[in-house]
Amino acid sequence: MSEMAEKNSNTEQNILEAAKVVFVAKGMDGARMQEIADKAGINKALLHYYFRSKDKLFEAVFVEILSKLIPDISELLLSELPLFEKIRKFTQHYIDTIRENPLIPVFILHELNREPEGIARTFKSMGIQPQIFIDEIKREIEKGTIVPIDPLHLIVNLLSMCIFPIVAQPIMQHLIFEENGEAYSAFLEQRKKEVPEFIINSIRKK
Amino acid sequence: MSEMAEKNSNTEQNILEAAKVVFVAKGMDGARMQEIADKAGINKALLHYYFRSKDKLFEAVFVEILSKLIPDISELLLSELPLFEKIRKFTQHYIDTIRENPLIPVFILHELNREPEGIARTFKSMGIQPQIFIDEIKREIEKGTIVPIDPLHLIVNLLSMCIFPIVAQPIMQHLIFEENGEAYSAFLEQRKKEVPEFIINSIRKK
DNA sequence: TTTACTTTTGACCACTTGGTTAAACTATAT
DNA sequence: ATATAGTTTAACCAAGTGGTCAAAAGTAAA
Repeated sequence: MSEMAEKNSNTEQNILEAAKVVFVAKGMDGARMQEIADKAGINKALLHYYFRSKDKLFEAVFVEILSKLIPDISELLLSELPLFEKIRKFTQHYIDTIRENPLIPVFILHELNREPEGIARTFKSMGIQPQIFIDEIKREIEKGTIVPIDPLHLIVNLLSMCIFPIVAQPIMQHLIFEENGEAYSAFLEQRKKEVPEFIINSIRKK
Repeated sequence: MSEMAEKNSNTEQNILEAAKVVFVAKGMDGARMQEIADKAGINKALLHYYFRSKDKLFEAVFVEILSKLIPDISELLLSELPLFEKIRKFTQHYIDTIRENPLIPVFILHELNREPEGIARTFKSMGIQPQIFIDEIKREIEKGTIVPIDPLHLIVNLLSMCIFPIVAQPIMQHLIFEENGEAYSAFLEQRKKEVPEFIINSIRKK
């Protein structure tokens, strides 16, 4: 009885969890195997027993993060709501999601430019299909519901306004709120309403 | 004749230049003193002769980057153009600026969350004053030129749509253009017109 | 209990890292 | 020339790194 990968042996899952925290916080280069081992409450050699090397462990973590993130995005884009409602829902849900793990986007971007080839391969293996959403926007333009606009720019605008203010919190918080974390938190909360209205206001045909 | 700091002794400037490239590309943790020395064409010990330690060298680089970036931002916000024109100019200039050093924002964000205390101090020492721009927006609202909107959200929206698409290029390029770098480059070029119109379209009173 | 196996550990290693030091080089002033 | 000061180098070091290994500890079937 040791054919299949069976019950992700707890220890293995502990390691992955600890590794995720450390890697995301410090990046591949800043992360130490010892710290991961400590955080998982095990011996350092065990890390190499389950995952052969630091690189392998990192990749496992990276894959896990991506494969949780990507379906999350796709799901919403494919729902059946009217466009404006979809924009509202997406913004709200997406801002919340990123706020739960605010370090992940910068982590991904930093690692992506540290080692473009390897990471890109991982990325490619799991597909995102924005085409359906693009088509939906085109249809609304034809219907005359919204102003003519390149759907790509609209999507990028939407993503930008959701993601950037969260990842840039350490800067923004200082620039506009003098290190008042709660004020910035409230600010992000407001954005769940402000952003969709800002967008809709721009594209709605009057 | 060795009282003043006089002519930034060439070597020192070479080191700073090399260090900037390496630090920005690999981050503090990923950067190697040896690589910086090689890139500067000098012995590794010279790094420690001019800058005492890796930390000191890093801080020098970080300060240099910030002190070039910040006036660049302030300048435009304080010019005398009408609001819409200012938004157009800002977008165009800012997108170009960031495209010249696309790695810097992620570098700053990554380092900022690696060591919030130390970096924040550096940040604080050089002030940015968004208040003037905020007041200008408020005035336009009172005048009735633009729709009532929280100036902070407007500013953050503007920054987001400028910065994010550039720093996220490695992801976006894959997601929407299948690794076609030139297509994405053209896309960013378009944004210099699309973004300001998108914003103005949203806030202009009709 | 014995056997066979997986899991876990402590001790260890080769190598890289940032950093030091003493000596060599350079140029200027006397 | 030669003393003086700043600059540059090669060789070196201690600490930390990812990684290994053989043995111990656990586990379950025979």
